[in-house]
Amino acid sequence: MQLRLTNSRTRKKEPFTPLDPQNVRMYVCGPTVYDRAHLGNARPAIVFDVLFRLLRHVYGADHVTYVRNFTDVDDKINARAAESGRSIGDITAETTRWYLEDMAAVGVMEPIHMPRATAYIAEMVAMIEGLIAKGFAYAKEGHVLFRVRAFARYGALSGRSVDDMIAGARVEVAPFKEDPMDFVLWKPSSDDLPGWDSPWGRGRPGWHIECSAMAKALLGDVFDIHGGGNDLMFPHHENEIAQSCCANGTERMAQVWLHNEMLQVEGKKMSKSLGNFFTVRDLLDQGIPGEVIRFVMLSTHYRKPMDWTAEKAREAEATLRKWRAMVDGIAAGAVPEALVATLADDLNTAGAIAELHRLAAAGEVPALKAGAELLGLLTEELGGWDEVEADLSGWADRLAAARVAAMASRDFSEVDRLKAALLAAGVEVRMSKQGVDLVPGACFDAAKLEGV
RNA sequence: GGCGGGUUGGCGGAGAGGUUACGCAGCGGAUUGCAAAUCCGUGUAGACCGGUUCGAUUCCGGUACCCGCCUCCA
Repeated sequence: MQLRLTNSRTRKKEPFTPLDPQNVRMYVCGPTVYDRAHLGNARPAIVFDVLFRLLRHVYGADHVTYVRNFTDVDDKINARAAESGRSIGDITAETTRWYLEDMAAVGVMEPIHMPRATAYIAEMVAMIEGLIAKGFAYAKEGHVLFRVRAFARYGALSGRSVDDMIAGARVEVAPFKEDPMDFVLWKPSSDDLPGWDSPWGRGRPGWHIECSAMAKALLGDVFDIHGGGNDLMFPHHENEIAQSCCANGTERMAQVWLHNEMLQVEGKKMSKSLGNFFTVRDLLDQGIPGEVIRFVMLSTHYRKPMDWTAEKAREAEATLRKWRAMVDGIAAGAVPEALVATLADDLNTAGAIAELHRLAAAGEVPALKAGAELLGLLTEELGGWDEVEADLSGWADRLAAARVAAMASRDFSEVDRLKAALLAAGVEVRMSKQGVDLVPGACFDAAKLEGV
């Protein structure tokens, strides 16, 4: 199966050929652990999880190395610690655990490696020393800065030129910078901030160097795929490329750069000021199953803005409920080739879901289950939410008896009364010649049946 | 100002230079005491203006509008 991916580096959809098919290597920028993951954080996690699953399917489960980091040194974390009085270690440990729990709840598999930045300080220092030695960086006043003018290709990924950006004039000008565009590799820490000893004094790394150091340590100087949200393209990924290529003396850092588009909520950017900001955990606590969140995320192609709406969640839940009932107790068959082919075409998850609809309509249940599982849907881990614990046999008998009586008397008022009460309590009422079938729905509320 | 993405039927949302996307909703029918569920049928949409072509919603150019990034952000 030939994968095709839209490479941000070339801005084209092109065939994907791994450097080493025995070890396909992917790095995705993970979260800065200072707070609960919001819904937008879940998008790349889910998108690249599907890619991870697809790569495993195509190249073999043991032939894919997926790295997603945790950034546990950052000024946002420091600020959170200062304002809450808690230790940095507490905050990052707790937030890391939350992230893993929340991502698991939406069906995201754990990557092979999940490095924490603070475990790679020595590698970062070594990389920075190398950059200085080669003339790509300079130390000044306890800072080390990357000399952007020394790297001719700077800006190539995001399509910017250094001169244009300076003309935009929104860059931080600092006295220790040779050039306004130079960015920080290392900065000094005061005693109250986390810091590590280095050739430039006690300090901490800049934002971008961690990814370069961890990617090199775990995946090598050049690897296959580097992913993340498209807001990271500049400056984060641009700076990663500059650091890695200059330090490693390579033409490229990654063969393919993939960027997912942003998430919106009811047509607007998710923001605290608009009051439409929420976390994955908020949705889960509202009773929206993680599988529904995942389905909605995958129903829009990753390169398009994804709009989260309550209506989509409702539709997704109905679809998943139907499919889960179909595949219940049935073993997955072979993964349908048509679905793999759709997914292989630049991760067309929306097209793959359409293929699932086709399989469901055709009654090809084992294929439906296998295909859904490749997308991380209809899995055992994400199941359970559709099963409502309720014994309604008493109600069914009562309704059936009333119905038999009504058939004779032609007075259906009691039947209609019972049916209305059951419907109001969230029960689906199915009456046929064979009898009465009651199916408790998602919002079943036994309390509403009391006294009927 | 610079860079990038988008505009498809009531809504969501794909693919493909010419033949039904698909889902939801709606409508018609079967079924039902009435419903629900299910099944069958039903929709000729692609911002605007040009160009290429026998033929474009699909390729090219332009216009308009929307969105994101350029500052921490996934």
